[in-house]
Amino acid sequence: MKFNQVTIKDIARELNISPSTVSRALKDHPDISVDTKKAVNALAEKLNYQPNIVALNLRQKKTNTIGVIIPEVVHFFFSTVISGIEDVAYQAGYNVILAQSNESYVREVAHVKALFNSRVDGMLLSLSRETTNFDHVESIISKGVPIVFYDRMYHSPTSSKVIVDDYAGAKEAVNHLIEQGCKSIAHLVGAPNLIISIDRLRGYKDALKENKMEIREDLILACDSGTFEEGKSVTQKLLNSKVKVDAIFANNDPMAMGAMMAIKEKGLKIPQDIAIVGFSNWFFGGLMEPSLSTIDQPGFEMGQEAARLLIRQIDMKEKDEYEPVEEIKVLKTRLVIRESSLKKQSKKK
Amino acid sequence: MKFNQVTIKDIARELNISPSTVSRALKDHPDISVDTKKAVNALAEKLNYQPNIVALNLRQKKTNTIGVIIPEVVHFFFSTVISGIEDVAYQAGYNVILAQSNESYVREVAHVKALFNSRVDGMLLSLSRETTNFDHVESIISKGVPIVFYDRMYHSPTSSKVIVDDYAGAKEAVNHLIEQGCKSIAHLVGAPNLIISIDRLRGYKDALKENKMEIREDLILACDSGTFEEGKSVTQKLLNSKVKVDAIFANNDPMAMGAMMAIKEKGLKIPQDIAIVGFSNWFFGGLMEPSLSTIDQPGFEMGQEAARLLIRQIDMKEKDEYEPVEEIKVLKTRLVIRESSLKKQSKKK
DNA sequence: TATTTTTTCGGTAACGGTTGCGCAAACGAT
DNA sequence: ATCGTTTGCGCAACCGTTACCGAAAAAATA
Repeated sequence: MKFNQVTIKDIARELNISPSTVSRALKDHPDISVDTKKAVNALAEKLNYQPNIVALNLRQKKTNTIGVIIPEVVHFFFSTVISGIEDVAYQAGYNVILAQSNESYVREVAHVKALFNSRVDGMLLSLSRETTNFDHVESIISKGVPIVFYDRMYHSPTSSKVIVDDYAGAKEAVNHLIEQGCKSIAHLVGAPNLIISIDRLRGYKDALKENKMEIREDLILACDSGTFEEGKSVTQKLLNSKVKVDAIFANNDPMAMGAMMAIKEKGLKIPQDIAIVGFSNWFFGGLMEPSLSTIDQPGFEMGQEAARLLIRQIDMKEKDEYEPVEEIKVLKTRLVIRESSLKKQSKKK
Repeated sequence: MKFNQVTIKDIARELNISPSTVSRALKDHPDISVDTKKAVNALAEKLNYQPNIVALNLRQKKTNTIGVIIPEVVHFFFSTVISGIEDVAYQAGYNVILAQSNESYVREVAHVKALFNSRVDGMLLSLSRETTNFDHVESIISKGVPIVFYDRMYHSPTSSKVIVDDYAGAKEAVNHLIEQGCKSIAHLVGAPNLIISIDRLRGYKDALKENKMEIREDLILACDSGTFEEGKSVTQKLLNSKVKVDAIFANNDPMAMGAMMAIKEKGLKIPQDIAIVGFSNWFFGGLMEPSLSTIDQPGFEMGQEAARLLIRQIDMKEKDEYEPVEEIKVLKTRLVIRESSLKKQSKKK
């Protein structure tokens, strides 16, 4: 079975005019007479002509497509970011090609190359946990492809980023725990390669420092994968050790939930025995028991901002005004106080 | 700043040979001498030549891209499906263009058209809640674009679908509640346009029938949006009415969670007073208190299957063997029994 | 009526790559 | 030496669309 799309040439042949005339008629060029325009539009309508965008892409050297590389789609925060990206892209007439790195460096590199070859107009990139080498990124930056990092960036002087103020957010979380009277606050650190993990750790430490509290290495617990399971197992180990803890600040919500699980299974009370604050504000944190205090990250806004920034750069590139420079947009976090950290006040339902 | 990509012509000029020779050398055509191949490959490497896929797309009338229309990305089940799609597509060398309908009919239609114009090789489609007219789908089917529906389909005789056995799943859920001794089982129905809602409702009714229980309209509660909030508010109304209930089977997990919230706020016990079963097996169901019994839908597999089916059809189309026919793949669900429905046995932690 | 201007359209090339066909040189066989 | 066969490469067309340059026909001006 053959399905041939109708092209401008088909219309031209049918009407005994040239393809260029048809092209101009369709875009209402002043050079074309009203009669021809009418005839062309009528026939186009009748044959249900749809312009071949691929041909256009080749001609204008522009695909109206942005490539998005995301560590993991099945992740509340990231899917929210995608939603924000899609929202802005759709309104601006851009397609979104989605590529998932699955936290793998190899896949990330492969995707970056593939997207480049597909000639996307720009890329939105959030690094995988494994990524410590950035040649693949530098390579496409040097080729003039606009790039905007979101959430997980690296310190490149020639690319823009949209991030959340992880440092301030972490500080706020820890300050809140201190206000609640916690004395031994543990921190479940995230994947060590990620700047977000480092910044959150820094916020944790500085909050302690500013409150003249000791920074204890035995309370800083490495969690390389940052998953629910790891949060649980690391907390279990902590609880079974001799170290005394009365609060945990987790690098992200799944880990915080894992910690809660471990604490409850140990027969301890949250927040009375151990208070908890997470990071990211996953939807389900509010439904847990006790509900999880957390730092809200505006994922949707992050996606929107990143897409806007990128599209602006693409527009500039079209006008030949583009230079790869650094532009950083820092989004504010918000402390969401729920039950898991409320030691002082007893909240009524 | 100008960034011109190196093309085959650049290489040809530099080497004083013709573009066609370069093209053939790059793809290791037997007609080309070893020396030329070496020279071409060396120079291509040196200049970091990357083939322009857009040009290829035009020439071969194939984009190696599949369009995915998804009702909502920020949804555990759907993001899992995406992940499965991406997985298969990536391995088969396809790009994935993501378009979100946001449960809006208008957006869905717009996206279908846009994807068609972008000349995707095929589409994966899950209908929006609002969709009751299918002209947009029929239109592209008639143009020979392979389509596979996933999860939310409509009964078209000329397109394939991958679905979950909603009917059997619902029946299993209700049977389980009956076994647990529940006598008055309410059902929170999902969006009425969706076949999945209808099938689950049918499963609910048939389970009751087969157990010789009465089907009571006052226990069948309409929930058009199917959200957490709606599950909660509808349950609140139910609890405040004179209707006696000892179990709720919800059309999906968020609604079940909303129902749990309402029940707990009312001071009732789950599952002792009211048992609950959801549908979808959202990750967080297992973390709730009590943990939520549910029907597991294999989202990742669904995405994989749908992508495989589609890619197979695309391959057939390339060989001109393609005819739009119906092929249905039904995936098995699995009852996940957790605390929220365990009335009989008292489970220890 | 002759000349200029405007209107309306066609031809060609180009975007970057692939491919069928043809052709010359080199090689081998007779 | 002659003929046939490889070997290696170039030409040109093509995918669908549009920009640029002219040119014929119609209208306006002299």
